[in-house]
Amino acid sequence: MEKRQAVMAGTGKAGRVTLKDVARIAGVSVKTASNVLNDDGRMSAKTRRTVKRVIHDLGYKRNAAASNLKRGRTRNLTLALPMLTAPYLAELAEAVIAAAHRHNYTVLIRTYGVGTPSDARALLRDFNDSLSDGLLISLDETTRFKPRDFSVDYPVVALGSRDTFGRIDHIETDDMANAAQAVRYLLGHGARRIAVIGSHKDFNPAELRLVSEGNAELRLHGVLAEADRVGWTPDPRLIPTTGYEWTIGNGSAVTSRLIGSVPFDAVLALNDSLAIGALAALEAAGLSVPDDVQLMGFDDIYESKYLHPALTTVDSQIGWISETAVTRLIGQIEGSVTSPATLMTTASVIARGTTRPDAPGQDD
Amino acid sequence: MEKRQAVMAGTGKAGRVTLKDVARIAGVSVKTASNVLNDDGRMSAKTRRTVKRVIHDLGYKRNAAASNLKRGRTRNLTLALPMLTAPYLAELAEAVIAAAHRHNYTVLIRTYGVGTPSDARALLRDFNDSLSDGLLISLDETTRFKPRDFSVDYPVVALGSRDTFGRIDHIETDDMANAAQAVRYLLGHGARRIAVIGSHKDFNPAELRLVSEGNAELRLHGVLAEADRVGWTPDPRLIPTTGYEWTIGNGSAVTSRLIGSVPFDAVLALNDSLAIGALAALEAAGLSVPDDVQLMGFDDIYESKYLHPALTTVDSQIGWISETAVTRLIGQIEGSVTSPATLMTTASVIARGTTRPDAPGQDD
DNA sequence: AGAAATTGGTCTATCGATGAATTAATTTTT
DNA sequence: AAAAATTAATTCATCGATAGACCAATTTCT
Repeated sequence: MEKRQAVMAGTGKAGRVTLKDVARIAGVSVKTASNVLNDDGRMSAKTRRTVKRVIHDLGYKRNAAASNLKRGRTRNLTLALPMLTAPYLAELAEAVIAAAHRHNYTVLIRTYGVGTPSDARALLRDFNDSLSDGLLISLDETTRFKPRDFSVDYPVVALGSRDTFGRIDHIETDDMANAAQAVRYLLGHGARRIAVIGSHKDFNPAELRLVSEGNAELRLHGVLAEADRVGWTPDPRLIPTTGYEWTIGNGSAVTSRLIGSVPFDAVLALNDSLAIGALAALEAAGLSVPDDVQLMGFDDIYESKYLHPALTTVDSQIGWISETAVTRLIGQIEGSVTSPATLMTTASVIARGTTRPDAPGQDD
Repeated sequence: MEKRQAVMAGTGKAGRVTLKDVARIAGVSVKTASNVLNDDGRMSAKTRRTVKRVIHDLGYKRNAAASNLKRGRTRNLTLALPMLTAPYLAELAEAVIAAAHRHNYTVLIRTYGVGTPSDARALLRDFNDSLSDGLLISLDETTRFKPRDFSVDYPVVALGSRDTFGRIDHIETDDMANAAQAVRYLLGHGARRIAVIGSHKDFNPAELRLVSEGNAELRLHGVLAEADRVGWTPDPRLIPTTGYEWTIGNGSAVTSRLIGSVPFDAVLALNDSLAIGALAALEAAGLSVPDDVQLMGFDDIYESKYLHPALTTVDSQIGWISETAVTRLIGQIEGSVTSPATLMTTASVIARGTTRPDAPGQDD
């Protein structure tokens, strides 16, 4: 009782209650108190009750630093992201937190920034696993990674459409396949002149067909690959260069420029923020979506389903990605995963209101 | 050398290099190695060089758990947020990270969810400061806090427009004053019939004038207080109930309903997401912003400045808030802050393209 | 030169919790 | 009832880094 008062009165962490205090007051050894705390070993019901009572009365909280040190494990995972302000990344973070929670792990989030030189490489190099048991890193689009960046000696799983040279576990969605699927979907729903927004460079077929990395590039590749396959030769004017940031504003700006300068009956936005902007620009121009122009995005961010009309988009598979990544990472930590693998998923189109309804008897 | 090979080959954290290894190979005591690591105590330049070399060669990384345990400090701060997917919160998180970085602290981010019963109270109760030295908590809008929720014995700073009963440090912007200012701004720029979107209940003057909490309530109060002051009696139809989530979609939905049902010449959205939706709805209806209708938001989220036209909004003061909160929290941790205080700031309007330019010779 | 001060570094105890080994107490078995 | 088995709780060492006391060697001062 008095003890408790003393603790409450203290400022900061001075005089924290330790297991030793608990043990003394409960009249047992420190180890017994520890056993009760961890539901470990054998003890009488009475002892358990007494110790639990004391723990509660004293407001005892386990010292994580000491526990982690002794155990060599933290049951924390670190999630590193380039930033938090991109909707996709914020949602990824929440999904990873939920997945980790299901496995009884806690997530520590870090951002590493997208500057040049990017901190991603430094992070991989300096990652210190004594605060957490492993690293889950979402690779940014701009850093130029080298194979040896991925030669690390701690549990790690990479996310994102970047090449990890087969050195570490890597979870990604098949951006190319998804983009191809999006194109097929639009074509299957009557689109004939599809504008693609979100490209970062001038459209140059030769150059763009090179294999490359990053969502922008891969999604564009997917579009072009599918175009090839169906024998459609894209009009360069329909693939305008878009501002580097995939924001609502840039989506509406590039769409406005498109309107009136070149005819099109569909817009495929390389992510949902761009699509939201495109939707605004189209409606502002008096074009009806999906009657005059169909619209499709990528990633299915939270906002998308609330738009009017709700946005047809490509599932980001965040649920699968986060669950798989977490499982895989924990596998490494707990020693059941062996050699690095790349796991890929293909997403499906989430049909909503910005594309035309399926024609009866038709499916895709 | 051989040591290093062994380490690289190991999986997981087995066989981590410790200071003891460094000391042995460098031919010094563990304490000397520690001194070099921390730039502490005195040592010859040669010793320093040798130890640093060994540290580098062996790829030694300090064990944070051990260090934290011994020091009783982590130089980490925990930032707890209800979620990450609200743009304002994501930006707040980034700003806090930056502020902490300036003070040489690292931030661990946690989300506590907005469920019922909310985890915010549990978090406050169970917060364990052995992973970090203090807690910075952004209070959600829905939890019903009681005074004793804030009787805690660790360093903590609260953020957000909620009552903390004067028990802990609390940083907030003056939502009422800001809203009043927004109204004044619109009136000063020619608006006469201002629609306010984002209210969560039917407009009922009597009820709304009660003192309450949360951004929605406070901002609405500010509007009404200012209305009172200038002798303007708001038309209830101009303060429609808006879907609970402050999303783009709800902003456009409520605005669309407004259009045609009641005349107005300005929209004051209680946050920027709503404003973005409103902008889309207005333009879709063929109304010009700001010529036909002026529009203003709250929070100045990242997207806002990229819209077309860019959104006039109220500064969220995230920079000030995060810097102040971090400073204050570190003050508690390092023992220089004494009694709990509430620090408030008033934001200013960021004039951009969705409101009319200042009339010459006029200012506000 | 001898005392005092400085420099460079070592030794020991310790942060708090937990695993392994061990002892003490009780129950079960034959 | 004695031996074997089980249960309950204790003692001891340890995770890795660091604070503080301490010692040895060198430099500085008068």
